[in-house]
Amino acid sequence: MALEIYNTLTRQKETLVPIEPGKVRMYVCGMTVYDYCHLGHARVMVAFDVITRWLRETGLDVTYVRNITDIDDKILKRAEENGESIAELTDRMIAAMHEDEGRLGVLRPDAEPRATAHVDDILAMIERLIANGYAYAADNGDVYYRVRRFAGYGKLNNRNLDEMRAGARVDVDSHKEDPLDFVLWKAAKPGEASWPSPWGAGRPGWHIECSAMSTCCLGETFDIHGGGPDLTFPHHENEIAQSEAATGKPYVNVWMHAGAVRVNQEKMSKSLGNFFTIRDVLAVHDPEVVRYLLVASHYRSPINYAPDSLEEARRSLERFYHALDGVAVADGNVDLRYAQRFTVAMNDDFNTPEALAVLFDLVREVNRLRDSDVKQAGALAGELKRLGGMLGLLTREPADFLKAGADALPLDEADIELRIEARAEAKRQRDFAEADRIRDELAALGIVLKDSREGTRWSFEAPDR
RNA sequence: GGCUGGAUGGCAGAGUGGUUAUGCAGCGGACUGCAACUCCGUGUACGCCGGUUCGAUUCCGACUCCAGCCUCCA
Repeated sequence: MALEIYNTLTRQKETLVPIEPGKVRMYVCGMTVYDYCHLGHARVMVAFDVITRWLRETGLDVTYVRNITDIDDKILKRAEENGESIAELTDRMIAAMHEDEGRLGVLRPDAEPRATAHVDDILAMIERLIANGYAYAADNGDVYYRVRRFAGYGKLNNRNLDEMRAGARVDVDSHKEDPLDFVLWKAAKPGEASWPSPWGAGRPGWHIECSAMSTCCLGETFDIHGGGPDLTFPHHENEIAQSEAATGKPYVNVWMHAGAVRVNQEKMSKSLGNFFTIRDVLAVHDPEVVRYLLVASHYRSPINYAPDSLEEARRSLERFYHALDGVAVADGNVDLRYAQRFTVAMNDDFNTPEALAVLFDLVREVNRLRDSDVKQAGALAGELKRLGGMLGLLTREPADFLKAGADALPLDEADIELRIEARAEAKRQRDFAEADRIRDELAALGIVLKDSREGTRWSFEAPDR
């Protein structure tokens, strides 16, 4: 069964054919570390985490590289504002990023190259571009890419130079030969962080770092390049121009782009100021709920973020964990069609909503059999956990999810159990008024009781969310 | 203006040329002392107008609207 991926370059789904059989080399544009990650970043991290997990699940040996941009204008500005060094700022934000993605269940990439550690590679590539006639040093110390020289420019975004030229913003004091040319090396102003170069002290342009780092980590041609929805132009277009002009080889086979996260139907972005950081959201919501929300839509579809959508995600996840709660996972024969449907869904451009539908069918079957056929229910529960795990979901103990947040209550688990026992006793005495009083008392705290043949279980739901 | 996507039931969200997506919410029933959980059942859903077809939500074309990119942004 072939794995098909939507390729932004060709605008259609294509069967993945690795360059080297059995291996996939993938590069994803990561963060510029001047601030905390927001939900848009979370989307990209989770999407490519799911993608990596699935590629590995199908037996491919994946090398996943995601860069860190740790030098650029915004970083200089922010460090200055904060009165801290660039390294202090970027180290702090990188640590925060790792913490955030870890909480979302995102596995770390195999490599996270930092731009400042690859300045030599960047300089080498710029020199190669100059030698090939695709770049030139301007008299102000900047080095620019000569866009008109690259015949394939615009192929990722279906644009042609003349139309762009008409709309190009006019650069008043430009040292460029052509307004569309972009900077490869930026001359440093006095006092700015800089590296020596043949053209004077400066720092790398944004686009060149990705070309240089992807090439040095994965080779001149690799399988998959991914990123956020707003990177197709100009960033990825420029990467193609740089890399292909430098190496003379095709740069990337498959381009993948995640969908935007919106707020009130507008893209969540730094410039609009309408973003929610991951840590803000995780302060109020369970991290698995956030991950679920992201996985419940196809990775290319835009999602509209609203508090209600997290509440709904929580309820859906509750259904999963309720099914798992109290069922002992057991070995046994499970209808293979669940895993087959799951595989078909994931092989179709990582269709996670369809894959989740399979999991919900499994939930229903577990619930149906949990009293009548414990063994089979356990086997199905095992399959549910196994498939859910491939999406980075359902890896916890059900109680851990269902009771999450209860530790902030004024009474501890033993107290709760005592109350539950008191209610059971009242029920045995047929004192239903007392039994209901206890139940209502607990409910007021957010503790919801669930009676079953095996006894009473409870879960925690924050009362006014 | 150019280039990409998209428009599905109350909401979220897949998919398909003719037959149940799935989840949440709602409604009816079962279970329960009553509930919760769970199970069973339940919805004239496919933007608009044409075309192709025996038949289109699904294919083709026009239109309307939405979002993204064209400037740093994931």
